Amino acid sequence: MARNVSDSDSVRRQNRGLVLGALRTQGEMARTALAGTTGLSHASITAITHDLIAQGIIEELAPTEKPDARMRGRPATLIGFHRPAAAAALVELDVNRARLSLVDYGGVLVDRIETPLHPTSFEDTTPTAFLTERLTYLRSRNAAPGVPLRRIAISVQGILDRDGMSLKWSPIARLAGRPFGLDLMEHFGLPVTLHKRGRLLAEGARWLDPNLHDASVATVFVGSTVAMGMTFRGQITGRGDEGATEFGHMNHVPNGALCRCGMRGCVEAYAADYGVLRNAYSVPETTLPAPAVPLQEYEGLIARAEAGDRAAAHAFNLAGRAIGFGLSRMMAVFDPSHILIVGPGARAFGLMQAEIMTALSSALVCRINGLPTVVAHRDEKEPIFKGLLMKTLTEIDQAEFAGLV
Amino acid sequence: MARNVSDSDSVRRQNRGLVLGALRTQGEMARTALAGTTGLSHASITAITHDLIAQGIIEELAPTEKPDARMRGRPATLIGFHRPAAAAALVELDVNRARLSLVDYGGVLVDRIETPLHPTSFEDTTPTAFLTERLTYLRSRNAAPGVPLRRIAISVQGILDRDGMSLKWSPIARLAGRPFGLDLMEHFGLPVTLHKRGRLLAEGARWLDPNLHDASVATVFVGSTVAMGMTFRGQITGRGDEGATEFGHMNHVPNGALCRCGMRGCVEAYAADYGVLRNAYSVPETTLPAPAVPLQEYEGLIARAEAGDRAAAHAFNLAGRAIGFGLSRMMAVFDPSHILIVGPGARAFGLMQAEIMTALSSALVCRINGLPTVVAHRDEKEPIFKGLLMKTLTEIDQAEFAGLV
DNA sequence: AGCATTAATTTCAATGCTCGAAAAAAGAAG
DNA sequence: CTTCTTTTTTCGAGCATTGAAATTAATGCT
Repeated sequence: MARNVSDSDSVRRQNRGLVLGALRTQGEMARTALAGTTGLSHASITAITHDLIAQGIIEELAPTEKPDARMRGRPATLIGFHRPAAAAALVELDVNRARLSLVDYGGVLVDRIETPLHPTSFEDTTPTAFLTERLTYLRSRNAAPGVPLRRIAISVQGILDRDGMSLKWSPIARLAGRPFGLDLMEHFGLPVTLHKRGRLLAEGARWLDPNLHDASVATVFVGSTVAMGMTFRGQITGRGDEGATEFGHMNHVPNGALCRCGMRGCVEAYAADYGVLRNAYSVPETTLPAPAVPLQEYEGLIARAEAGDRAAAHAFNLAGRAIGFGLSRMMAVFDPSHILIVGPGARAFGLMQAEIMTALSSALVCRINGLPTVVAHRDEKEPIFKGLLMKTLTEIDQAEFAGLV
Repeated sequence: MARNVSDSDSVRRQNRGLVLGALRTQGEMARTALAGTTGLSHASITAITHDLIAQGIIEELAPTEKPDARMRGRPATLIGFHRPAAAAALVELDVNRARLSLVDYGGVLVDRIETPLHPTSFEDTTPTAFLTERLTYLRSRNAAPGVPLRRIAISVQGILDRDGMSLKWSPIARLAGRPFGLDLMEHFGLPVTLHKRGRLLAEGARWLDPNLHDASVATVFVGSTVAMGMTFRGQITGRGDEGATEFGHMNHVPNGALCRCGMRGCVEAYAADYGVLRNAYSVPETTLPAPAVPLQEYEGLIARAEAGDRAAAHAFNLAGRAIGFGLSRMMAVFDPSHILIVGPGARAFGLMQAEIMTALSSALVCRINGLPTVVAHRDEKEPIFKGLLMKTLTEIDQAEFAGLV
């Protein structure tokens, strides 16, 4: 039975969380500023920061010696995160790459390992063994006594099962159905969380673009897959897997092109790199998709289309149409004010834009409320990392530190 | 700046809200039971109920004289809402009917007026005048001194504008763009809220079927329009207009059948009564939809289809296909565990079911997570009324009474 | 009747958190 | 060395919750 009873304990948690959240969002600041942003009284800020400092969660920063622009009055002492308070391991699993990063509580990257992945990578070894080995290495290489690893967060692609600890399906070969989440949890004795990439894109977009921080945004990744994450008025909360979707596998044309997922007519089958490639070379739609398309090949196609190659341009038109109708259909259920296109496909935005906008304007919601702002954003890696980072640190803030005795 | 500071005041509000919420959801109960369901201590329940009783919000109910099944020990005194504490006016605006109900704080229907609506109804009079007149009459006819009308809640169809106080578009003739929400607010000096019908369907479905209370449900209304509301794990919270959608106007076929909204290819253009009728009589898809279809005609069509009429059955197949693909596409963004079909179209569920399920199984999410439970539910009026009622009373509970001094 | 038993409420003192006001601290300016 | 300004801390008051103990109200048994 969920008990939402409020008592002085929950008051403390809430307000400690407010303080940590303000520091997380806006960076280090003085106690007075904290009082201002959180709305708590100075007296409470004193009490809360005192406790948090005593617990080694935050610290007073050494005064930056900037004698210029000196203000009158007692100088403020900035408060910031105590970086050794925690460490987190962030894992990005991709179709062709695994990247493991170790970060401290201040969000600073400590160390990183990158390994290419192949369709056969998880045939010879289990995902559990693969990750355990690298995580152990990463930890030993940066052994710092008293800096506890608090969380392992993993970015994945695919469909999570109900408890969010394993994948029911994934475009990453041989990853679905392997219980590596639980295994790692048991092996390291730490909370392990899997996050859908689309969800992290949405989270990351918020942190990277201040304009979007409180807007309703759909972030669409276009590349080797098509994925989407949503935020609603700055909140990721909401549907399904917290803002993640299976947008790439929304049906575009009944019984249409064969998708990597095995279904037919998905948006992805037209708009992901392999789909565009297939159409550009007039390969039959029902041909089994290539397992992986080299980035150069995809970019070469973009260049050709931009140079006027008919077949290539047509393929991107079809991709734009698929994305556009997908978005138009999504708008019937969720209408964001901004749509962000990221990933390798963002470079082809110019080639798809017209079709996307045409399809969007076929949505009643767009006709009434106006079209959303659609923009492309080049680099998709950092949104995912940033999203994973902020999500994980915020979780540590709120779950572990806001509620501590 | 949103200040989420927690203090003893917010604690009180939260816990008072918990008590009122328990009574609202589970009906009258004894203090001990209240302590059990809310998780608050007996001491707190005593304090909270004492205050609420002193403020005339709840009351001790006279012991029901049921001498049988007597328990030992001190008998419990049930606590329930003090019905004269508030009244609310609930307005259901429909394409062909307006219904105004007056209810008390206990949720008991006090009085009701029903007026047929025609496409020309709001040509001769303004929506504001129409509603003001009837609301004034309703209030005077039930004048009870000391029972303050606290809220006017209006169920509408269409797209609300940003502030939720007027419609930007509506299938109800001449209702869009009329600022009746603000007018009523000013005239009566009360909070006035507009609610999308789809949203209320979702809310109502929760209250009417206990199984669905905490599930993720998409409630689809099929009749003169096609509308949908969603709940996510029992919460209406989320996207857009709090769970309301423009599902009926999701594109089904690019450049397809003409919809009443003026766009082409909407789900509604195939699945609403006029769409089915058009297809059954092989009227061209681009023919302007009939303004209103008499219920008998629609039901006659269902009967004919069930009796084996080819054209009629085919029209319902097309309707099922449109709904099915719409749902399948929605599932890429939001995958409920239950789908509820309500409204006049629920009677034709048998005729559409096969197509709906086929289309649904083309969604990757369904292949992975399994198909959602799809059921039809006959009567749609009561879910809407129930939804409007519970939503409005809960608002009064939380906004007006939980926070009172 | 009178007394034990049972179950629902209330009373009471303790705890913990926030808040406003006043005081203290730490430099800058004169 | 004193005054001024801004940041932080201190202190007592106020409030809502809680567990434990006390009270209340009815039944059952002798």
